[in-house]
Amino acid sequence: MDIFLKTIGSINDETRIKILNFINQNGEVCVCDIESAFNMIQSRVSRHLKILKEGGFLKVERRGRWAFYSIRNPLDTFRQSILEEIGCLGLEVPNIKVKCER
Amino acid sequence: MDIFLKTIGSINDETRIKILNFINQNGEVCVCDIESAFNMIQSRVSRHLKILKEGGFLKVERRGRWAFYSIRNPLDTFRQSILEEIGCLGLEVPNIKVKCER
DNA sequence: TTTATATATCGATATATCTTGATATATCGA
DNA sequence: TCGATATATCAAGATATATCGATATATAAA
Repeated sequence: MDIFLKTIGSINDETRIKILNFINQNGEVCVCDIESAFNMIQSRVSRHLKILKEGGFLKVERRGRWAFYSIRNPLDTFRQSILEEIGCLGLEVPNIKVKCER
Repeated sequence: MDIFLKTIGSINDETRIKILNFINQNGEVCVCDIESAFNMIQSRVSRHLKILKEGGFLKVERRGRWAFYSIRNPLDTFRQSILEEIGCLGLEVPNIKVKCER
């Protein structure tokens, strides 16, 4: 129950749905990619990524100064079905505007 | 997005997950069935049923004094997969103790 | 028509969550 | 080592949601 609730809670937010969809479309991204693509402040992005990670959707890999987030792989069928459902919402996916100096 | 969020929001609560699972296992139930099975006050049950209905999981049919809630049929595959996932959580399903005089 | 039953809704309070701005940590380059 | 960059976390205020108790509505029975 706790895991299920954490999973559901992690997608119970418009911002996180957009971020999750963005990562699902773009593959691996760093925090500042999201920061600039959505024009959100860094602490906000970081917080939402953490929640999505704890919800079991994302993994993070740290390389140098950067934290690269991507869809966890393999992903169980339930979370896959959620991603698919989100993919069908017709959300606008902003372009990546590289801001950081990697 | 709004419909998706409403759907997700409706299951983002332990009480509603239990109620939804209860209805999924028992079929059609009235408000007081849930009231007595879970030992919850009526206003609380009524409120959660409304949210689950607006989340697209339940339908209600009024007959006489009673409101009978059941899983909406047909149910889209996404909500079906949610029900199935909830069914796998191993939740305890309390017995129906008929309390009302129908 | 009066009373009892079943359900829905409202108001107040408590709890949880989101946002921003400030600060902490960690890495890289000068 | 020092400063700049990338990310994480914390504190405070704002907003949303859950709970209970009270009340409203609607039906059926007396």
